[in-house]
Amino acid sequence: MCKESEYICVCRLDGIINIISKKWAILIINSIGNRGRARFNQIEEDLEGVSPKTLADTLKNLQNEQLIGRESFNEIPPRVEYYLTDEGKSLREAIVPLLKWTADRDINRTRICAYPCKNGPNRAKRVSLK
Amino acid sequence: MCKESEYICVCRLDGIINIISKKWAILIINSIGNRGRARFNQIEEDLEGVSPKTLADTLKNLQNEQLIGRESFNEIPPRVEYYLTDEGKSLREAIVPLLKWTADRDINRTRICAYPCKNGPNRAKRVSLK
DNA sequence: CAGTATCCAGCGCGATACTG
DNA sequence: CAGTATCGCGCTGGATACTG
Repeated sequence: MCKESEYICVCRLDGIINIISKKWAILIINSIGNRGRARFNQIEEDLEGVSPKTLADTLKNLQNEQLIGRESFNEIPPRVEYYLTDEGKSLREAIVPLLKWTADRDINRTRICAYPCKNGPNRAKRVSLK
Repeated sequence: MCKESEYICVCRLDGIINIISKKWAILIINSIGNRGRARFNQIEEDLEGVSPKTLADTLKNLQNEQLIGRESFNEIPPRVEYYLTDEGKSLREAIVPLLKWTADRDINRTRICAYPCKNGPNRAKRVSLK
């Protein structure tokens, strides 16, 4: 048994865990956190492999949870920026250790990319439709 | 854009995120971490609502990932204990902020239970079969 | 550019029952 | 006690195509 001060009880699941556990959620939080403000396409590029549907869905969920905000500009072509709310920022800070842990673990398995990654993540391109 | 030192790149998902994001995984890690050594039934009680199948599955995954270990004693009735490996312990430390964040968030929404929870989590009972 | 609209497969996960 | 066996539903999220 560990020290009492480290005993953490999370009795209810129905809160954030259901959001966090969605495949891309914490990576989106991280992407926006990294950038300060991020556009749809930028997040899409950071998260190599998300489909626009999934990204849109998850962004909506995160908005509903007040973790991110959305600002759209009346321009052509349209521009939309996402940013972390204060709550989102606190969440990001809370997941930093987890992200670092994950990155470190990958390093130990001789994966390619680590943190800090000065060049940013690998770029994925959305296949243009003909 | 945040400070470079805080820029965290996690380019690959196929590592731990897929495990973490399984609904009960981090709660199991936490339960075992809280207890030091935990038996199947104890974890089942901590995690109000898991089915034995899901628990067994997830425990197996976590073993495969070397995050937890398993020791079984040749007794009747059988006794099995789970514990965190060193890697599991480091993971647990990495998720503590996240768990606290979750708990704090629940408090702000006037949920019942918080941390530290000296009485431990609520007990769920496995319905005995006749 | 920043999405929607569909369609659909897979599997996560719960319910229930049984066992060494 | 600590699981396994089976069944099945629902939701996640990928593929693809289209749009204001």
